[in-house]
Amino acid sequence: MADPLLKDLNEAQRLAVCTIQGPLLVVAGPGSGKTRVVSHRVAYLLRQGVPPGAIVALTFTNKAARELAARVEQLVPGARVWTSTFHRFCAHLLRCYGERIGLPPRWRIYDTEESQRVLKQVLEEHELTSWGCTAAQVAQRISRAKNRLLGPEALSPPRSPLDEVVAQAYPLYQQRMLHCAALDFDDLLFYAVELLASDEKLRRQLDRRFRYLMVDEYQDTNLAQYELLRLLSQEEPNLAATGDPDQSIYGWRGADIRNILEFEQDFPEAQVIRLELNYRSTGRILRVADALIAHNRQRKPKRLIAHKGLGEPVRLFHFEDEQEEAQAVAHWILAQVQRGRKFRDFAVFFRVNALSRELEHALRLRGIPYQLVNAVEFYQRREVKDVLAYLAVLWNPRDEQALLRIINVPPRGIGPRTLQGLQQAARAHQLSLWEAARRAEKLTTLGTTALRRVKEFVQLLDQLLPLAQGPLAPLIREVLQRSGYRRLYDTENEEDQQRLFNIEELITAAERFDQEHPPGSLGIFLEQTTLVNETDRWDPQGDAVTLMTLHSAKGLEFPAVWVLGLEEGLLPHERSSLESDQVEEERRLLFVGITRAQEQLCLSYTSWRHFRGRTWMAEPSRFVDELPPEELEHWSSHHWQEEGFDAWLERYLEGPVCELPDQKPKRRPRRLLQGLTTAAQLAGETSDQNQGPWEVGRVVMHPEYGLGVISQIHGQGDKQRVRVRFFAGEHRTFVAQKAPLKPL
DNA sequence: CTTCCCAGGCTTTTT
DNA sequence: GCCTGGGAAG
Repeated sequence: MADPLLKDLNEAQRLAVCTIQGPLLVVAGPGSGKTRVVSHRVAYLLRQGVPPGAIVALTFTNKAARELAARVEQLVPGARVWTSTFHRFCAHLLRCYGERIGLPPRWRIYDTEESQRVLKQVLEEHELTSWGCTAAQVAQRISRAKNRLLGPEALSPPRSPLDEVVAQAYPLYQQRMLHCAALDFDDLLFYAVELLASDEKLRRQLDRRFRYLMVDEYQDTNLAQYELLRLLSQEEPNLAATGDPDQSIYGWRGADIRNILEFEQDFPEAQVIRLELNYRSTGRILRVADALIAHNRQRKPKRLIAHKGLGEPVRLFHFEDEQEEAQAVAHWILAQVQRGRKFRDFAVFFRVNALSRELEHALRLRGIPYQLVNAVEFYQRREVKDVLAYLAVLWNPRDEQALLRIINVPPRGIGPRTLQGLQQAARAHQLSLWEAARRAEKLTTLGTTALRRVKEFVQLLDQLLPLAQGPLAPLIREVLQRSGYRRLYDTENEEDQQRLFNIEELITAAERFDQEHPPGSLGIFLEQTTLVNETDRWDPQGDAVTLMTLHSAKGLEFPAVWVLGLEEGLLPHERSSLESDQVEEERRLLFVGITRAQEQLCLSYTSWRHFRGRTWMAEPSRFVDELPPEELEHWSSHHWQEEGFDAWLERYLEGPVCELPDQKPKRRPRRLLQGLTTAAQLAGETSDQNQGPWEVGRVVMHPEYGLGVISQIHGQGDKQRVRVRFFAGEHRTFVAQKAPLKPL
C-alpha cells in the first residue's frame, strides 16, 4: 500500500488503523504505539472522506485530548476533529439539551470540595451526622451509585447504617444541588445518559451525527461512560475502543474492568486487534512484567513481545530500612549522571505519597534536582476559588456554595447567626439564599446592624451584576476593587504575596480567555476552571529526577525506573490486600510501574520502615515472589555488609564513581514543638529569593533553643522554611509562617 | 471573628 | 509524623 500514512506502522497497527467499520477493540499493551494508532486512525478516516464533524475521540484527561488533537493536526493540518474528555463532552450535551431533562439554566459544575460541602450541609440539616459516618464516605457511595447509573430511587435495600444514611442523603443531596443549579462531576455523565436514554429522537440524531466514536483507555470506563457510548453506537456502531485491561488501575474510582473484558459480548460484531509488539522496554523488563501480570485472572490473554534486545537484568534490592533504600536510589542516580546520564532519565515510583519524604531528603542532601508530582492545583487554591466564587455568584446568584464562600469574605460582619437567619428564611419560603438576602428585611427577624450589612452586600453584588455581561479581566478587577478582597492580603507578608500573585495569574488567564471569547462568556470560563487544570500534570521541564506515585506514572516512560517499597501492606496496600479483585488491581499497578522502564529497572523492599511515626517491620510483597528469578539479580540486605552499595555500584558501572557525598549521621527527626519541622528533613539548597523578615544572616531568638542565625531559606509561600543554626550548636528548620522565632 | 489546641486519621485522584 | 477539622477560648 502506497499510503504514506501506513508506512511506518507494523501489521497489527496497520490493521487497527484501517479497520473503520463496525465495533473495534484494540488491546494495546504498554509501549505498543497506541497513541500512534489512534491518531493515524483519525487521519485515515479523514483520508477516506469521513467528514471531521462525524468523528469524536473521547479521552479521560485533557492532556490526552490535547495530545491527540495535536498529533492529528500534524497528520492532517486544519482538520477539525472533536477530541474531548468524557466530562467535557457530556457538559456540552447538557448545556445544549439539559433543559429537556429538567436541568436548571446556567448550572455550574461543583468540584469535589464544593459538592462535599453541599452534602455535609444536607447531612447536618437532616441530622444524619450522628451515625458515625463521614461526609466523605457518603459522598463516595453516592458517586459510586451515579457511576453505576443508580439514581436515588434505584438503590438496593440498605444493609448497614451507612446504606441507611446514603439512602436518605442521596435524594436530598440531588435536590439541593439542582436547587443551587449545580452538577457534580458524576452528574455530568449520569444526566447525559439520562438525556439520551429518555429522548430517543435526540439520541438517534446524535448517533447519526457522531458516526465514528473513538475511546481511549477503555479499561477505565465506568458503567455510565459505557452506557453513553452504547447510546451513541446503535445505528452507527463504529465504536473503536483502545485500552489494556492489565493497566486498569482506577477501579476504586468506579472504573469497571468488565467493560473491556466483555467488549465482544457487548458488541457481537466486534473485531479485536492486539498490539503486542513493545517498542519501549528491553526484553528482560518485559519478561518480568509478563510473569507478574500472568498471576491475574481478570485479563485478556496477551503477550509482550520485545522489539528491543534482552537488555540488563532487572535488579531487586533488599535494604535494611528506608534510609538505606533512599541513599541507594540517590547514589544510583548520581553515579550514572556523573557518567553522562541526565537526571531527567530517571524516575522513582512509590505506592503512597508518604514514601517520597525520605527519598526527597536523600536527594536534597546530594543536590539532586527532582520534580515531585503532586502539586496543589491552581484552581484549588483558596484565593483563586474565592475570586471564582464571586464570578459564579454573578453568573448565577442561585449558586449557594459560591455565595456562602464570599458572603463574608472579606469579613463584612455577616456571621453564622445572620447566615442562619437567611438560610432559615430561604428554606421557609422555598427561595434561594440570594433571594432571601435580597428580601431580608421582609423575611427575617434580623437586627438592624445585621440587616444593614446584608443590604450592603446585596448592593455590592447589584453593582457588579451588569458587568458580568462584559469581558472577564475587567470584571475580576472590578470585583477585587469593590469587594475589598485585595485588602485581605498584606503585601508585606510572604504568603499573602504568593496569593496576590496567584490572583494576578488568574487575571492573566482571564485576559487570554477574553481574547478568544465574546463578552459575557463567564459560564464557559467557570466550566473550564473546574474541568481543565492548566497547571497540574507532569511536564518534562528542566533536568530533574521524577518522583511520583504508581498511579501518576501511567502513560509515561523513562530510560531508568526504580520502584520502591515492594512490601506487604504497601503494595498491595493493606486496604486492598483482602479482596482478590483489589489485589489484582494492585498487581496491575506494579505492572504499570515496571512497564514504564525503557532500559533499567530496579525494585526494592526493606526490612524496616519508619512510617506514620512508627517503626514497622516490613515483609516483602507477595508480588516479589511472583517475579521470575531467572530475569532478576537479587541482592539482599546481608550483601551490603560485605560489599556496600557503593562498591556494588562501581562494579555494576564497571569503573570508579567520583566521590558520592556521604550520608549525614543517622538521626531520626524528632518532633520538638508544635508547628516546627526539624532540620534533618529539609536541609537543602539556599534560595536566592530571600525576602521579608527572614534573611540569611539574621539573628533570631527561639524560646527553647535561644539565639541563632538563619543560615538558609528554602521554598516559597506557605512552604517556605527557614534553617537556623543555633549558637548552642543545633541546626533546625522551621516553617516560616509558624516559626516561633523572633528576629532580633 | 480569630486563634489556639488537640484528637484522629492516614491509598491511589483522569474529571 | 504531620495535617485537617472541630471546638473552645480570647
